Amino acid sequence: MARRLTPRGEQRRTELIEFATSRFAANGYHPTSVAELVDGLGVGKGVFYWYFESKEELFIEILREGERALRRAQWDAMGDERDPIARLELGIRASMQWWSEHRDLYVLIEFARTEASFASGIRKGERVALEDTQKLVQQAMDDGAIPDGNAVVISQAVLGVSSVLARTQLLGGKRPPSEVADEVIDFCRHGLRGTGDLGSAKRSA
Amino acid sequence: MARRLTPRGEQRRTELIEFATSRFAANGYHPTSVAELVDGLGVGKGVFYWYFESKEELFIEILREGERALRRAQWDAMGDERDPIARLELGIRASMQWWSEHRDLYVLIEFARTEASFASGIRKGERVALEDTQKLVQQAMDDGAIPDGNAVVISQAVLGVSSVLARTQLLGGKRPPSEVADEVIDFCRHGLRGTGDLGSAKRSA
DNA sequence: CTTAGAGTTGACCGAGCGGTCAAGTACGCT
DNA sequence: AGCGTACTTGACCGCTCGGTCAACTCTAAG
Repeated sequence: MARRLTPRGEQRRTELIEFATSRFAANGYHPTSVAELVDGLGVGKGVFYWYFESKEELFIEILREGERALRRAQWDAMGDERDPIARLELGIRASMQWWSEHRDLYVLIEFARTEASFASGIRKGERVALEDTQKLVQQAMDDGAIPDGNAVVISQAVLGVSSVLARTQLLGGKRPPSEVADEVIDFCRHGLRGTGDLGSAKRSA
Repeated sequence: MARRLTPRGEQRRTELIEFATSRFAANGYHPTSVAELVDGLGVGKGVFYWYFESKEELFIEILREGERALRRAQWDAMGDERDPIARLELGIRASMQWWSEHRDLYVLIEFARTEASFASGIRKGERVALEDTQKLVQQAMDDGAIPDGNAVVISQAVLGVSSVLARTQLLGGKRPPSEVADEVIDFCRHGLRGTGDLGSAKRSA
């Protein structure tokens, strides 16, 4: 880090990050060697170590930039909306949109959680996401918009539904982000009782 | 595989599997070397390759045995219950109990999903779990117990809530399995609308 | 044109990896 | 006791890995 880069250098760094992201996601972090990365870009090995102290530092950098970008996308989407439940929905929609555009990051974060050297950083990011969500849920409870309950657990459940449907429907099933977001929101709102306003059969609530 | 083992051999094999499971979960699959495993058990390297063809085969074996055991625990718990929603709940409760007793497997499966060589096997197991869940959800819809909807998506959401709360509350927060199961079921039943009956002990009929 | 320093090269290194194997030992069976 | 085989040993192998570095090129500013 902390190195001054010319525009040319900045571009090279971005190249490395983007290529590494796709290789790590496709092959796994450990099975992807530094040699594979520099060969894939047609550059010498020294280039890699000009921009990154180590393979590990590069990976952490990828995670950090990804999390920052997602959080920013969520924040932008929520704008100045004031209703907590509406903010939650906007955040979920923004997340789905973002994941659909950055599929590689999903699997990278999942991997990072499984290795001690990366897990702590990931947990920090997840704690932040949980706190953001929790505040909205708590506020909705205080407003009386939803019944009182354990805001932490409920927030985790909401994040979990988002995460799982992002993986299975968005990344796996290649469904459009807005549709998946609808489904996440519907399930979070009503659970198994559903609403039926999702396209197919209709049931009144 | 396909090797005849004496009781002594069977025990050694179990030792290897259990020790490897804990090391893989704590350190990661790649960073844990075969040398570390055999040294940890105080045996020669040849022992490892007497019981397993490769480090990769051992890992796949761990995953396979784990998934089989979980599925069996779920099936046993569901017994001859006939109501689909009740079956679902029993399955969720059994899963929580099982995960609390086999924490290591959770992180191993998460890792396996991120590496091409293991992902296909994992997906097969998840497809089975999804089909099991989906049948129950579909039956509940046919019975009119819950409104019609996309049974696949709903099943994935249910599995997702289970998975996330298992990770955060059970493995992370070390809460008792039955409480976490209550919370999973409550969220799945009602979503954000909740019930508030989680304070006092309540059992479903 | 000169110069400084950003950017690049690729041969090289020590370490550690997964995996092998000839030689031994423990043990159940007859 | 003698035998077969299930099991164990640990030195060894080939290889690839992450990382280094002295030397080189490119480029922008003076």
